[in-house]
Amino acid sequence: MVDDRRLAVLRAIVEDYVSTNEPVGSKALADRHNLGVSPATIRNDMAALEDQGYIHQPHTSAGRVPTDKGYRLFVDRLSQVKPLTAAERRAIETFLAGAVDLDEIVTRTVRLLAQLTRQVAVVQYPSLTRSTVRHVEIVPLSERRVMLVLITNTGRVEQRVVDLPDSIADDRVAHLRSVLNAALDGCGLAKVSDVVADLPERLPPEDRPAMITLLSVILETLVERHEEKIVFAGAANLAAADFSVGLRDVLEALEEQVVLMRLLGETGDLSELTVRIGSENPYTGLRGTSFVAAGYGAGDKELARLGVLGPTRMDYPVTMGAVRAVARYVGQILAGS
Amino acid sequence: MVDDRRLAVLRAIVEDYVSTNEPVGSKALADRHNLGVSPATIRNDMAALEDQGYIHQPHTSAGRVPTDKGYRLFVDRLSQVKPLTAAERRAIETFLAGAVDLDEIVTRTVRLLAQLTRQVAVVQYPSLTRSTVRHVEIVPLSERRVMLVLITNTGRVEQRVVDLPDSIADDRVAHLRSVLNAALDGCGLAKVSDVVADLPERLPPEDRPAMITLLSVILETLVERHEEKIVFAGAANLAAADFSVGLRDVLEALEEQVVLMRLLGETGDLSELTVRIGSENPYTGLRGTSFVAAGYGAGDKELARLGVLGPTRMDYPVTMGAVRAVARYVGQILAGS
DNA sequence: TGTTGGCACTCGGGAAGACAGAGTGCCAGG
DNA sequence: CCTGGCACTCTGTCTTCCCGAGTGCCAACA
Repeated sequence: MVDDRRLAVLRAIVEDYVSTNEPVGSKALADRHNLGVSPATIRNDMAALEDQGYIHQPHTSAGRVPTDKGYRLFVDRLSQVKPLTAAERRAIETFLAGAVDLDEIVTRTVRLLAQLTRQVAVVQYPSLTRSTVRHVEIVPLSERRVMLVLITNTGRVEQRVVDLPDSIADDRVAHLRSVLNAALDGCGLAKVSDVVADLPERLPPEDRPAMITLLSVILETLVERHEEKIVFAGAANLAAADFSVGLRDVLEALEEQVVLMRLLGETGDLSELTVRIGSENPYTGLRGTSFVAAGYGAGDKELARLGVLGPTRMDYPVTMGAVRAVARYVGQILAGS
Repeated sequence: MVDDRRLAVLRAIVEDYVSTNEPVGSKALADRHNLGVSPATIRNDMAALEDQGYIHQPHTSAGRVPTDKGYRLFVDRLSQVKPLTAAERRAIETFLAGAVDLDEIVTRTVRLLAQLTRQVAVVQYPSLTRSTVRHVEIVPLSERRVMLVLITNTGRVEQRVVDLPDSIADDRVAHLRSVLNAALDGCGLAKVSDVVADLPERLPPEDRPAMITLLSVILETLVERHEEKIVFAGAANLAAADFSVGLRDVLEALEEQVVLMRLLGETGDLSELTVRIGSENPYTGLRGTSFVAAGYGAGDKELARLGVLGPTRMDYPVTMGAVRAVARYVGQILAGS
């Protein structure tokens, strides 16, 4: 009983603090939530909660503020994800449906998520690791230079300019292209590795160096660049939330690909909502912020992740609901196209 | 003489204010610049400059601050673009040289410019309007769906998923592709329009609807998306410059493609440095900021623009030097690849 | 006519002090 | 174990005050 009430008090503190952004005192709690006990009792509970490290008072005579640990408990045990309203769902659908290519899907998604949560949204481009080769195109640029365009089954297009070891005639390029396409069509990453070992041996010697170069670039593209591209939107929302301290750091982190990748990458299960709160973040500039992430993919394949970055005192249930919903819709769109 | 001295005073005011960020008074001016006259004389000049609207005093007993009009005069007549140091030039070269494709060139450019100026950099992707078609690729996705990939001579790759009016067999797709490539290779925008009118008539009737659809998409891609993509970097620098008021507005503007396009687009001569100061900006949120832009291109063709956004009290000579230098280097890189 | 030193005046911004209010901890009683 | 009461603490705000930078004007001077 006592424990239950204490948790209820913690929940009430989190909710009030999130909505008012001011330390919350025992009297206000008793007024706004019908906990059925007096302020004095609540004070005792608060003292206990503070001992356990869930809340904290900025000054001797101020109200209490949740700690990271407090938010963690709230997220894990005291709240449940809040589904979007029907209107919001419709808005998502219509907004995402109009996208014509992968770039636009990602762009729209990140904006949508930012607008929906009024925070900063982060979206990672779908990974290539699990995608397969749909088509390879080789376009001669000059004697020893070609542009390699790789089209995957997820609709992603990767392009690279490749310098060849020898000059090469156009008809040989055409031949290499057809050989490549025959060999690679439908291949996933693993299979491509096999082809790399195999294919050159079956070619006439004069074509081998060029083919080896091309294949190594393809492999490199599939492997190394698979999670490289991350975009964000909604930075303006940061200024609105009175961050006071640290805005600069947050903006810096957002422009640092490495930090973003760690933020999205170092999470546990791809298919779950992941919440990282304040000091749990892998980067000091992001103390004071929380990150809510989810994986998304076409069908049951996880392709990449997306998430929302906001102040630790964000509305977790709502944010989590939005992230989950958007991740699902993007998955549907990707599967459908 | 008098006029000359007044202009010198204005220049001194701008320089001091830019470096100290505090209203500058007559005594400080007399101390720091050897104008050869006493503070009292300077006061008279300042009064005159204020009458003419070049400077302004925040409060009755404060120093003077340049107005937008004052900065304008400074930029037009009192300053000259400051070239980069040799070290900076080398840094640019090595940093840009490593880029492997257009995406990376643009990404690196925008970061470079942001870092160099410690402000926000904005770069527009090279326009398609003046580029020519290098290659068209059509990849069947399903019976009535193909992916259209358009490769231009500037190395840009545009992709679109296209729904065809009828289902179409793979060999007919291959045929259409070769016809298209034969007809479009090397075509600029103008020529493509001709082809659109011409080509379908020379085909067997059953191929016409598909070809018409494809051509219209190609045209649309070349025309409508030509200046769509704009990226920025260095938002963190905004937080450092104590913008106090308006940071939010600026961030919002930066995320609004339309505003960015107007900022880059509505400038005069493509080949010149353009400076837009404070209220000269086409968007209210950008009062308080100035924008320094330049066109860049491969060889003598202007492809797009780039620029730097910062507080009105920026160091114009240095910023202009950096923008001009980066624009030139990017042009070289584009021409070389 | 243009320049200079002198002088009284103005006003913003920081320091110091006073005050109200919210919130706490503790204690004794139910 | 809960509750009301009470003394205490501290922050944020408001007011007041004062300093100093800077001005405009004036009379004198070259």
